[in-house]
Amino acid sequence: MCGRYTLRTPLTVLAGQFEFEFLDQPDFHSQHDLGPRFNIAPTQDVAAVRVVEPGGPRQLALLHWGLIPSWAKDTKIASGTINARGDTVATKPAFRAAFKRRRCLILADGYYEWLRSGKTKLPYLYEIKGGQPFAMAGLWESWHGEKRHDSRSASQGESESPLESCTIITTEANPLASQIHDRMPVILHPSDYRAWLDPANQDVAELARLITTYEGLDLTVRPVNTYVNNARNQGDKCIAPP
DNA sequence: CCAGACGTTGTT
DNA sequence: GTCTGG
DNA sequence: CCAGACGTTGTT
DNA sequence: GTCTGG
Repeated sequence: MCGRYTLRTPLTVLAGQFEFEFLDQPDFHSQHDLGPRFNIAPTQDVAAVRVVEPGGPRQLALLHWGLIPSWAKDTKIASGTINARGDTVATKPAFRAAFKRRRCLILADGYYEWLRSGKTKLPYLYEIKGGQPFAMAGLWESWHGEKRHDSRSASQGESESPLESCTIITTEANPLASQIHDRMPVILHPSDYRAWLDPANQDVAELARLITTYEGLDLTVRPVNTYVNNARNQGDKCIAPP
């Protein structure tokens, strides 16, 4: 599956590779920490590319990792919706609405799996050979509920902005990935980005085909010697540099 | 009819 | 063991 | 996903 | 919101 990953590539490089709108405004950088991230974890805001309106531009968005369906009464469900199974995502109540019209690319350049042997757990980093960033197939949602976890009391009846969240779709691990775990994130082929992102694309059969592991995906894996500490206490600077 | 779930993975 | 926070 | 907490009362 | 279980 995919419960931790990296994004070390600068935003300007990502903008070129994934062809999304990005104006290098100082405001944007000061509002969001978009520096190198070695240990992206669920509940954090993650970088995604989406097309909101049919025919519209590809836009960068920062989405809460852990999808909260529009009908959720609170955000508790998010811990179980950091991933969505590719074989059932079109029909599961929590995901099917997003699957129809709100697909996105989750930007990454590596993801971790932990190899367990007895009591010890060791992190391994999967990357695409060459180290270039890749796009994981994702869905996003907008939630207008009120029982937020980060209750910053809005007091005056001010309408809070909706909480935008996302999930990463998983599929069966390919031979390399299955050395450590049974499932892996869906990594999209660049030629499939357009069809995946188009909100008007309702061809369920085609969408299902896009999220099967593509032939020729050239992954590498290596142990990471420095322990991957919890992001909350150690920040992102805890992975051995490449 | 209403009440309650709605999700994932891995491990024993 | 299980829940929460990141 | 992992890491870390997990409890109380009263006193400074 | 919508489906399932009782």
